[in-house]
Amino acid sequence: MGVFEGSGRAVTLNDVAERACVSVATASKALNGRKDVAALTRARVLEAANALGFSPNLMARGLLGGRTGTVGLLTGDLEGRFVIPILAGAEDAFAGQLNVFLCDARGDAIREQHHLKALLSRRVDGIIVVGRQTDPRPSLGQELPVPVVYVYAPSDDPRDLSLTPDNRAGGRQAVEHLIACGRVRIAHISGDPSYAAARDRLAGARAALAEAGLELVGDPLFSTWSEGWGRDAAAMLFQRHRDIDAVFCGSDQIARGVLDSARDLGHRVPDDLAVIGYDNWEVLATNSRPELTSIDANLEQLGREAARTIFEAIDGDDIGQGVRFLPVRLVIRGSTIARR
Amino acid sequence: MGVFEGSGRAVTLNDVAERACVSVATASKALNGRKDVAALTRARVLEAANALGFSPNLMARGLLGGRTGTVGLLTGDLEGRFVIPILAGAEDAFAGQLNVFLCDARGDAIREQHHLKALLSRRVDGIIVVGRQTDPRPSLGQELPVPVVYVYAPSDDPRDLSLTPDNRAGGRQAVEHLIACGRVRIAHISGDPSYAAARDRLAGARAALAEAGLELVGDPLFSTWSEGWGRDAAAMLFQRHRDIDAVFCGSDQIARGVLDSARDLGHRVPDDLAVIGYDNWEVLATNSRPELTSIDANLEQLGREAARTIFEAIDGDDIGQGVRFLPVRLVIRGSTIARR
DNA sequence: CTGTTAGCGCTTTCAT
DNA sequence: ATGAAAGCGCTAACAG
Repeated sequence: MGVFEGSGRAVTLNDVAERACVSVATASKALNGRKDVAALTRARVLEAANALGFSPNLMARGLLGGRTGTVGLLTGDLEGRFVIPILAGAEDAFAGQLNVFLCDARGDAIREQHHLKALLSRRVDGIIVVGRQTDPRPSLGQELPVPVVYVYAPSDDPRDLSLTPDNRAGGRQAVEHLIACGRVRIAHISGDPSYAAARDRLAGARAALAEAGLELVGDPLFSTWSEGWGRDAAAMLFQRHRDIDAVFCGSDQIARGVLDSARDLGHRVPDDLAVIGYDNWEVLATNSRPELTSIDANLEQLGREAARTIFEAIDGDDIGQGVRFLPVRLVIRGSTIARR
Repeated sequence: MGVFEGSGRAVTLNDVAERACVSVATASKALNGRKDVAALTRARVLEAANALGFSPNLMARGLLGGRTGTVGLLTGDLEGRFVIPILAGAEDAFAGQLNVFLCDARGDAIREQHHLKALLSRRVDGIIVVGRQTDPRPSLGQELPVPVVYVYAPSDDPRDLSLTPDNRAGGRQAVEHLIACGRVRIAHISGDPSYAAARDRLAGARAALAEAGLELVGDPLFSTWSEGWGRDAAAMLFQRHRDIDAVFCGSDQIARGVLDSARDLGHRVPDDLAVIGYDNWEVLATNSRPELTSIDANLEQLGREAARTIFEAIDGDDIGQGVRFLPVRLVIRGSTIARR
């Protein structure tokens, strides 16, 4: 009755065949829905398999066909909040077709090599590499026997295929939205300038400003991606430039800090000051006063796309190379447009 | 030169053996560091394997030994911030010994069965089930051919082994800390009371209060685990009970809301009011003003422990049954004790 | 010390 | 429509 046969030896196709009084070959055909097997025989086999709780040994199957139905997901840091949605999106897109081997290299190259070796030994059909920053990362090389897709952090080798969010477009969209809201004195507070993300978002913002015949108010302020920095930077900004009417922040954390300082110093948001964040980290963005307008990088979508691409690559399709920048999305909340 | 042989057929032990002019058996022994093989032969084999970029097909090996060197990690929601540290801890503890199959059932029982079947088909050596709440969850059943450990969310079947953080102890530690800080008028604001976590933390808090001859000020306030609720609840509380000197919050988000309201309404923290959160969610706890004292559930540790347990179970050791409550940890910051 | 042989569980010709 | 046999890549037993 039990779905599984105690804790003894696993049930094999042989067991099923015996019970159904057929050969393993026939049993195999019956279970795999092949044409040339009598309806009655098939029923008997199915019944037997069911009764025994048979589940085919995919290792054996993999040994034959070459395909293992398995992909490796190699990440730098599992803790990171960018990696997780990507991973979830990918896992979701595989939807039982493919199973995911998860490997966290903890940002260590040695460990990464180790994991890579393990994945290849397990004969994964493909590999997805997820980095935590949008800065280019070292390629795994061209000599791998399976297709590889880089996500979030692009590979530094243009022969690889990389999928990464379009930070430049994000910066542009943020500023275009502020301008559309009638803002003209816009400042920028961002995080660590050694991050490509910080530089790209700024570049996009500047492009949008230039097109509107505007310029950033003051120099962009860079430091850490933290709330505390957002508070401090905003305080400085309010002192130096009394007339700013909007701040584009490089992260939602920074934006939260800016909102805090604005409240402390008597600037009304969004009336006196519009604030826009980046990342659309819901916990931060939907719990602030007012709620935070932000740019969403569509990370789940990115993960799904990576999965789709790996599927194609496994099927032998040419997936191309170079860096593909995926669209981001503006999420409007109360920090830029007053609720009615 | 390349570590891997183009993109053609994968390199097999046979290839290595041929190149080294030995039999596959000898090659196998040489590569696996067995005793009875001449030093010179071994060197030749190793050299050949290296040159060819050989990596053993673990599917084939698994077919033999029964062990696949693989565990399944079945989770309810990957997005959840409790699951991730656990997962990271487990992944870390396996340290290349075991590889992890990640499956996200999205809280859907059907999908969970599907994934379970897939894991079994892949002949995982064990399964770790991670839930997102500390409420008991349905058991996978006793009929599984591999050991199972439940983490965070315990199984509802006492014959299973479950590892979960000790929320009662957490509630107790929080209140004991407040009392040690000289607080005697302590209120409680928590989240959704349908969560066991909310009830257990409260129970622990009440136990600690009772031992000190104290009682909670007013009824505990329950609603959502959000910052907004923390703000609202705190405002109510300050109005109803002007003399409270501490609030124990059921989550860091709630605590952030309480800090916000306290600031708005002129209560100085920690001087007039001590605030303690729960979860030690660093992004929230270390960026508030003042920084937030909190209870840390040691989730990474929990994941590591789960991995250790699965290791033992795979080795055939009896790992026992029932629910093991793992210790939590008080992290003291400025919201309960003023910085000097 | 090395090679030969068998077999893990499954799919796939190829006969029957 | 069914079954016998070969073989995927590897390891373990046993001979030599």
